Amino acid sequence: MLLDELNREQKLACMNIDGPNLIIAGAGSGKTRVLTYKIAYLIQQNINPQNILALTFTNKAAEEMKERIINLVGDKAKYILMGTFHSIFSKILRIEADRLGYLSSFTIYDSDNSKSVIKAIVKDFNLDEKLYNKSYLSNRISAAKSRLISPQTYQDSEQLMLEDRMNSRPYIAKIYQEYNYRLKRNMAMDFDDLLFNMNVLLRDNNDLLLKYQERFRYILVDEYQDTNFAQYYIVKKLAARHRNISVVGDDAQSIYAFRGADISNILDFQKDYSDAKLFKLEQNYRSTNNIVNAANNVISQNKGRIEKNVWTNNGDGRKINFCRSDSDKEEAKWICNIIKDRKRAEGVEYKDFAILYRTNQQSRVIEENLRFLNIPYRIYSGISFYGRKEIKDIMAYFSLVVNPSDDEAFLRVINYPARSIGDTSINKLKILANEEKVSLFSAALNHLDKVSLTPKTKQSILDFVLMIHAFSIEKDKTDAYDLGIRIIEKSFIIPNLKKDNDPSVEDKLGNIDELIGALQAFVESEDELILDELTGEEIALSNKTLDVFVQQTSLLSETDRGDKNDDNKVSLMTIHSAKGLEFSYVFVAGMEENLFPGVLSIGSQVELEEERRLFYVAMTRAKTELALSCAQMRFRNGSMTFNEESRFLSEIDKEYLVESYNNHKDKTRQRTISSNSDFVSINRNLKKLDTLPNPIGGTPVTDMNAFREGMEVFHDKFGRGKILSLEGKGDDTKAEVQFDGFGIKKLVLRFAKLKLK
DNA sequence: GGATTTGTTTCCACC
DNA sequence: AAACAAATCC
Repeated sequence: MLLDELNREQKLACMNIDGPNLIIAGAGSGKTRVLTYKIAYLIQQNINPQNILALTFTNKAAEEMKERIINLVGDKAKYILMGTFHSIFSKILRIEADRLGYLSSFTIYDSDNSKSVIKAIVKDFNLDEKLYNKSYLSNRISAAKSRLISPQTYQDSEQLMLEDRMNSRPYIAKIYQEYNYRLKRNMAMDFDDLLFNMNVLLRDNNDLLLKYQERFRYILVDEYQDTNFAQYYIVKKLAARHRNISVVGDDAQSIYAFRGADISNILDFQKDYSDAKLFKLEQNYRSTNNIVNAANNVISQNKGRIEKNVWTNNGDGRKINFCRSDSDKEEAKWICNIIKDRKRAEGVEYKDFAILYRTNQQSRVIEENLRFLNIPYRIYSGISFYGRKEIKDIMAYFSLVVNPSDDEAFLRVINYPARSIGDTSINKLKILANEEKVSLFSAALNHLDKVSLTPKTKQSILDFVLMIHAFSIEKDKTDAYDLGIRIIEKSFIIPNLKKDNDPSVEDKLGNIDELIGALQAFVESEDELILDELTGEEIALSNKTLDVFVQQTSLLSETDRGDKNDDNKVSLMTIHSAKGLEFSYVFVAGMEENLFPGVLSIGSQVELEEERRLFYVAMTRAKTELALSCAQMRFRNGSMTFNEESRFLSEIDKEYLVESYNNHKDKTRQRTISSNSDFVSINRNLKKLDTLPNPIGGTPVTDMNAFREGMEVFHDKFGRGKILSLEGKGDDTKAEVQFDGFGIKKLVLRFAKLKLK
């Protein structure tokens, strides 16, 4: 029988198909499995696959799940509508675009586009760009949208307006209004609009509400703890008629409050649906006992959780490996050494390892070491593929062809590659477009005679818009691949790249090739189908045109990117992107105060708890071995920082830990302290480390006023040196020191632990 | 209009 | 430190 492979609770959760279900799934408890089998079970119970809507966290997860389900119950499962909130609702918005006064070829703006629009507004309003910082405004507007607050509601809200006045930013509501106006004029929606407008669609069109309520009789939502109000409200509306809604999640893994996720959606589910059945999946199948228990230690520090007892019978496994290093470089070295060692000793592959960190910038040092040791790796963060300049340029050409009203795209490529159309000409175009109340493209195409520009410039502009226009006419008749490669060709981006002698040109051309590959894969991919129940005819939900490609790719996250041929590589990613994944060996780097937990969260209990949940997510990614590390000094944002080790470490019971100290000077000191030997306190601070024997006698000078110019000093790492100059006083004293083998270094004396000769 | 230099910002996570 | 924006020069 289908569900035989499941445990009792999992089986119950799957079989309970009618009415509201809340499935609380502890880390590693087979959440995806339950979701997969539940959908398969629905189909086996003769539920029409078309009546199933499954909302997942990533597109990749949706793809994999669908594949599994097809394997379990056969081909008809391909009719299930499955994907992320953003991708599913963008498809529906595309179909119903006219109800909102949009064309179905609308563009989806990413946060860079949004910020650029915001910046232009601030400039046009003559406001201070420092005060009206584009990132701040973008966050504020996004927060409003994800709580379904329209510009008007914002304006009417005493509280929001008061907040803004207190922040001396009284014009935010006006900016928000103008921002929405400009987006609409550009025929664009931002990420939040996809959810906001879906709500508008269902609110204002009763026929559509009914249509989609009937279509989606069974709704399943994964990672429900990370839904925001806009998402919650769509689901609530869609499920209101048939009430067959299953939500799966873990309150302990809610890590997206910063972008508007509201943990009370999951905590209050039973209040919303008083007849909801609750299932708790508590058996962890992923990790060892030590990992599960240590993670439980940590998460138990948080208040306001749904009580659950995550356990495993996987055996104790090895202890959690915690290592302190002197520097970020040493930390990276330690991690790489362990990878090499485990791979050799335990016959595992590179793809079994993941290195997780709090912030993207931490990847750099680690990368350097991996490259040095020839360890293949893949970064799942940083500048994503679609964030690269050359790709964005080409995508802007595509966007403009698909949607000529997109002023952002227009401005990006009007003079790239250079066509001798400079700021002056563009400003004249902007004024013209404003007067004629049309897009820049349309102004250039239809009203160019009304502006004073040299004939040469006019010709340049006209050549450009006519080229775009010619492609634009074809956009619905030609498939994305065919049209795409011709646009790339005509844009002359490739020859333009080739002409400069930058060594990165090869990479860029490779990226463009990959984009072309993506176009091809898109055209060849299977259609998403809807079955017409009356005629039995299959109708494609969307076709393979360029506008669909552009919309789809703007919603891809880095983890969605398809595996390349050989993917036997160590994974590097932020903890956020690691959500939902698992690896045999997991490293969490940068376990330091002010980094993890981050500086900005330390003051607030709520945010600190979110950081802790993030750490919980990180720990529970590991199957066999979890390794944590911290560094005493770390290079960040152009300067050296010194932080104590993360408070989260002290929350782990010592019986689950093995500690070591990674010292560059003396490899033999890298010692392992077993749990019953003389344990070094986890809270050991820098002072205590100082008491370890020094290679050269004497203890470091602690009185910073004792240093004088010209003094001979000794540094642990740089060796012998002479003080050239001093600045500042007390704890802030800095010195320039000329070292024998390392040149001149600027040191903060409080941390440099200099010894006098 | 384009290239080069100089100054400034960002320092948390992302669909 | 690096990415980005503005200012300056040609």
